[in-house]
Amino acid sequence: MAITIKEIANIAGVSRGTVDRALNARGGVNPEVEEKILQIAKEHGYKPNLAAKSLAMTQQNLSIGVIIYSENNQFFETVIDGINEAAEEIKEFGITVTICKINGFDVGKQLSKIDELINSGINALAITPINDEKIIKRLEEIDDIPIIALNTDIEGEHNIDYIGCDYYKSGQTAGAMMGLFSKGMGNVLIITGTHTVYGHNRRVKGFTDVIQKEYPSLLIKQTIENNDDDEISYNLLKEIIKSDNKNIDCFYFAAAGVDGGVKALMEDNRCKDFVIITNDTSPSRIELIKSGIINATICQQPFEQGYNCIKELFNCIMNKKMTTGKKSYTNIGIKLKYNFN
Amino acid sequence: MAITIKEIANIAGVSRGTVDRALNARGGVNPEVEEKILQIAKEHGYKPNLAAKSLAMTQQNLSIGVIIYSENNQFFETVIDGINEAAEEIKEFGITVTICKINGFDVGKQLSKIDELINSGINALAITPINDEKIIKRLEEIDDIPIIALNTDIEGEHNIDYIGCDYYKSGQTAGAMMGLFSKGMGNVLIITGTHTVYGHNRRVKGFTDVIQKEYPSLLIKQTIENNDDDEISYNLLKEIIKSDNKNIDCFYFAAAGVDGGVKALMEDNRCKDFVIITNDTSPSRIELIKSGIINATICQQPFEQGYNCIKELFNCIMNKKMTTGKKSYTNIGIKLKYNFN
DNA sequence: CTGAAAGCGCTTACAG
DNA sequence: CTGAAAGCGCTTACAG
Repeated sequence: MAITIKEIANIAGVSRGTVDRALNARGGVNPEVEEKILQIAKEHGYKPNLAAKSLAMTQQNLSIGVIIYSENNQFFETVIDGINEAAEEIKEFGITVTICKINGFDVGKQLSKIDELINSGINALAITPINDEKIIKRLEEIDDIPIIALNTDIEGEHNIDYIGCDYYKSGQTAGAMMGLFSKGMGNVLIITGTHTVYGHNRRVKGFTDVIQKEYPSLLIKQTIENNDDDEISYNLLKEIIKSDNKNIDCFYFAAAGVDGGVKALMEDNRCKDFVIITNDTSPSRIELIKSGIINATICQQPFEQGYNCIKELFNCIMNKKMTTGKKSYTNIGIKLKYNFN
Repeated sequence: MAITIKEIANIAGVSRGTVDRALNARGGVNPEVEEKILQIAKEHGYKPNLAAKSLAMTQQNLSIGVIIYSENNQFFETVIDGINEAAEEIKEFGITVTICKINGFDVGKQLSKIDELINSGINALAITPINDEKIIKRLEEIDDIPIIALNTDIEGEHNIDYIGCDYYKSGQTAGAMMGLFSKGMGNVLIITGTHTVYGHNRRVKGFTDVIQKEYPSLLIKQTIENNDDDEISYNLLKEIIKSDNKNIDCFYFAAAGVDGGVKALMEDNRCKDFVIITNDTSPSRIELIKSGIINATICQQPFEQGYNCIKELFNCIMNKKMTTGKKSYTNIGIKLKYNFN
């Protein structure tokens, strides 16, 4: 077994309280004594026992606040599943997780949610931030608790970690799959969500770069926005397919609104010859892939994003660490009809 | 906060010791009292506090034994990394993990390792079992500790869990990628490890099924065994390439020995036109994929296999649960040059 | 600046 | 069959 606080106290000839104060930099310890204690701890490779630590800390009523988009969107539901799983685990360590779902991209709403949580005394924050000046400024002001930007990042130099997808690589991967399924020949339509979301743009860029570099006979004809909305997506594609003078036969959905868009494509009798690449999964998506309508979907591990985010904040709290601006990217998965579990 | 043992004791009008005995079925409790305690616990949704539980259990000196292949093989090194990460985490809960690496497929050696660990008093076992009658029989006899077959399964009805790859689906996925990269045309050579390993055969079967069903112009010409050995692999492929009257241009490595085999292929001047699909990754593999020599590799999350296995056994120990024969399959990943982290 | 003591929730000899 | 008490390793008022 590793060395304990009690043993360090014995060696140093001080009380356990003093060792605790020195080890956790709580202040109010004679510098020489502190130095000595740290030295002993280092020599013996002291590592705090997490179980004991958290048991003692249960009295403190610690909590993590989460602000997350929720658009009755399967993707974010899965992120939330991950958050809940982690929350369940750390509940045993006396830490509560409060989830606030907000709709849409209203900066004012998100700002006041941030204030509300901070005022309620949370000890860490996870947020899907709007990439907006005011939000960034507000988050940068908070310097006493760790913060993680979840799934979507914000610009600038700061101490806010990021856990989520590398959208550029995700787009590149989609481009490669488009090239393979089309055998490098065809006319491509890109259906993105909105040009105001950074991640969507990065995907389109990655996709376009690979197509242009590796598949010169695959022509990108047009890019449209569906606002992540199934109905808009349906109507737009219905229209384009009908009046199509560009012979589009390859479709890349860079964001949401896939169900609606694919419905329009399925109503066309050329559908089985179309190449369709999407992002993320849902039960309906899986069916469309297994039946061969959608050729491949590029995934980003939403469950892990939620889970890892909470676990990381938990670590910060337990070790009194702040976040430092680290970026963690989840795996980019490729799902074909054969490799679902 | 959830209800505690102390509170249950108060409500039931008994001591905490008695509550503990009832809740953990340690025996020696008046049936009526036990019934009452269980009832109260259920009503109030009692859940034991893991931190407290394990802190108290540190005195018991619990341990998990691991028997794992080790062939100086990058794949199993990564499994072991996962095991070590989990071991580090559960060390805080006072549980030790002992790893025994064994080489090759010697049934006698594996049997005596099992006996050795059991006699040393382990509380759970993880093993990459040889799929052999004697081994299966020996493992089935052990009915007092949880057991997980790691990465490779054994046949039969038993209480031994499995955590690892679904090799058939892995092979199907490889077949689909071969079809895509070859544009459905070519002559295929399958390089497997050995026909005596169940997983290798399942991969070859999945691969073959997809090729035959979906890519009629892709012809499987031959299947060879390289015994997972780089040198054998090199020599075999060198030979086949040289005297090739079958115009082989597509290669599926169903197991190990990839570095050696690919080296032989790279020495041929048709190499850049070859389609090469492999399994798993390693630093050298990643280079070969990024440079375009290998077109894709099908992965199975070795780190997670090791990590999840130990965590599951930890759960069993903490909750005094046995394994029940459950199968857990890790994700089948597809890696192209674009989607590495 | 420091120590003695109580407490977090659970388990385990020990005594009866 | 049951209770009282000590202990796991750490933290935190409280007193000095």
